[in-house]
Amino acid sequence: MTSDRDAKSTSRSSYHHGDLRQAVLAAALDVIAAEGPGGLSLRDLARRAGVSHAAPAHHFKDRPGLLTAIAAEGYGLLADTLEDASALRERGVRYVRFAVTHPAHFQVMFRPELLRADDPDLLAAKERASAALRTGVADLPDVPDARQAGIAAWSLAHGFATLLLTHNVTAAVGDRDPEEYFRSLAGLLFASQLPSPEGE
Amino acid sequence: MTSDRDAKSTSRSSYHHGDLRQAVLAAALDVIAAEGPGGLSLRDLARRAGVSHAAPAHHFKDRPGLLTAIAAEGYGLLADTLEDASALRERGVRYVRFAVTHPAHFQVMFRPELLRADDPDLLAAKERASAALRTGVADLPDVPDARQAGIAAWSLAHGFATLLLTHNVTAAVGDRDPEEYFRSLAGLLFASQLPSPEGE
DNA sequence: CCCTGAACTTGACACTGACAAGATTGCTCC
DNA sequence: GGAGCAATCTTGTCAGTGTCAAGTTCAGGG
Repeated sequence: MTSDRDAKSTSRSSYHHGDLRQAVLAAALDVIAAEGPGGLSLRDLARRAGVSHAAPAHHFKDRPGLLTAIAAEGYGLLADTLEDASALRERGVRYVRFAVTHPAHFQVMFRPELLRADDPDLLAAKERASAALRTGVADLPDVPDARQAGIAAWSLAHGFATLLLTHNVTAAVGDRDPEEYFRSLAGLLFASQLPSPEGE
Repeated sequence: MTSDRDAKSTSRSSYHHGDLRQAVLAAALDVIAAEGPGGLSLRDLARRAGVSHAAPAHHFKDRPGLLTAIAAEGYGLLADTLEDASALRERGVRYVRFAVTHPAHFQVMFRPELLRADDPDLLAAKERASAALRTGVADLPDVPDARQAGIAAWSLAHGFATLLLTHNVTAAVGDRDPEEYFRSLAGLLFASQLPSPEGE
């Protein structure tokens, strides 16, 4: 990242930054992961990128604009993560993995009051993730209401992920892998319906 | 509230407000429920209470102080709600009810980066709620790891509550009572262990 | 070569949280 | 009943923030 920047990249001598949008996004994710969205300062992000205080606004318009871009990116990444997982339980595990590996995205995605709800990119990405989340819920045996079963699975995964990120279950999980821990949790849901505890 | 205020209450003619702490807390809960903790402005709260801009600081020190007080109150209320519920599933229902009836408290309680984690009142209230949450998990039949079962139940309730407050399951729940909806969700957890779907 | 639009800068305004120092008040104790 | 004292609230100020408006630099195509 420090090699080929002579032409038009992150060198601060050039008037144009070259890749400011990405730089601001990356810095924003760092800050959010460390201090939450409340700790975000557009001026601070500009400073980190070595750029004037109003430069980020040209790419994201304003604060909601930046956070909406992050949320949309997050839903896209989540959809990517979920799409090639066959079994329902495995998708739950990947949901938890996404929250752990992309905590900043995850937080912002579920703070609607910070986002521009009608943003087309956001809506599209959210719909893609939502579709990936829904697939394969109907083929569970002995589950009367498929939609309700999907909500149950989502609640379990989302709740565990949230409690994990808010340091509310760190003691219980200990030094075990959170994904593995969730895998056993998921065994308690639909316990009677699943063929066997290992049935993946 | 507008009757007996001549002596020393909310009348703006008196130098002392009389009950500023409660007034600020109430106003803060309104704002947080509507716009989240990020929309909070101490100066705005002071304005609503008809008081100078620095008055709230005397009661809560600073922003984290106010939010920590709210979180502590929330954990207390949650403990009250949970303590007189016998069955595990009923405690889950009450957890959801608490989130719906006290959305501002609920949000703040699970945003550790906004709180003063070492506040004694907060720690005490949290411990009380935590104890109320744990009781009776061990007496589930056929559940090998009680702690893990507790985490699963908490995850399910917390996830559903969170998704509810972030408007992510409003379409699925429809005009049904969220508590009733959760009651059926809870039937899917420990489905094989529970004696019967209605076994309360 | 110019010119047009994108990327960025500069400057300003209203607002915020926090702090310090002073004013007012109710309570207690003599 | 009056003096002092601590709690409560005010006033003034400071650095920092988001957002807008207007100007500057720059790259690429006619």
